[in-house]
Amino acid sequence: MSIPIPGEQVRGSKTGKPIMALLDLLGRTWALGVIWQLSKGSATFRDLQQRCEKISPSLLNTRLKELKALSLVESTSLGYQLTPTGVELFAIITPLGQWSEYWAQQINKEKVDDI
Amino acid sequence: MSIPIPGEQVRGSKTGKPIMALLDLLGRTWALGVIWQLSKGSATFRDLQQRCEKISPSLLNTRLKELKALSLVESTSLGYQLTPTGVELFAIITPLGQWSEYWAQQINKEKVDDI
DNA sequence: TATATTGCTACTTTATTAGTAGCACAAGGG
DNA sequence: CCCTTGTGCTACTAATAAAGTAGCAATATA
Repeated sequence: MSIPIPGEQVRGSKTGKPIMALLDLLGRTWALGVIWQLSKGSATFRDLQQRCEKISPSLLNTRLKELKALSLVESTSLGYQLTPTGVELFAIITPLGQWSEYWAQQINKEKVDDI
Repeated sequence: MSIPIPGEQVRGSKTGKPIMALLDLLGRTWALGVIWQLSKGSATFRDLQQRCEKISPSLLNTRLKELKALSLVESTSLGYQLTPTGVELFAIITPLGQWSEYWAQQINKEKVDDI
């Protein structure tokens, strides 16, 4: 699967709009998960393997390459970490954490209402 | 692939934390794309097929089922549309649109810097 | 020098998505 | 009533992506 470069055609859109590239990128298995894990601090390849239970090394490597190519992740002597751009992106998706708790309650509530 | 119910084990996490279910859900092909398209207004099944270029009907149907099961999308006489919960989720991911433009510039700028 | 650890590649198996055809149903029009 | 059109959707195969596992080269450590 080719890297979704903003400004070019991506899976699901030929308009070249950056949002489509971003949705394509984040929509790939583990992409959001890797960013989420790295937001907790830098990690070595093997750290990440463990934090992301059951990710295969080949896939982890593929996702890291994509994230590096798009300036969201970089590898340093401390291991992999989010770039300033990556941190910004994470800041935008952070509210998802809190919202998901609310969402879980909603779904649970509906089940009870159905009874 | 089973529907990632918040509170239960999902792909990539056995903690049952809602955020992991949400990341699993949104990380599936076209999930974010369908939400994005529906945010522009309700649409029939075939409308969605056209808006999401190249999505196959079987996959669209699968994603819609998941999104319905998790109270993010509902089908009405007008077609499919976001539920209030779905609208809330979209509100959270909306900033991604603007940020992606900035991100595209960053990447482009780096290319120029390299020369 | 022996042992561990790390980053990663190679390969096979399994799961997911793409792509295409077409069915069942409903709403008009003639 | 029959024919056409449009809709939501299922079924099926081909193509692609991810999981799972083994292990190598390089570096650090004992």
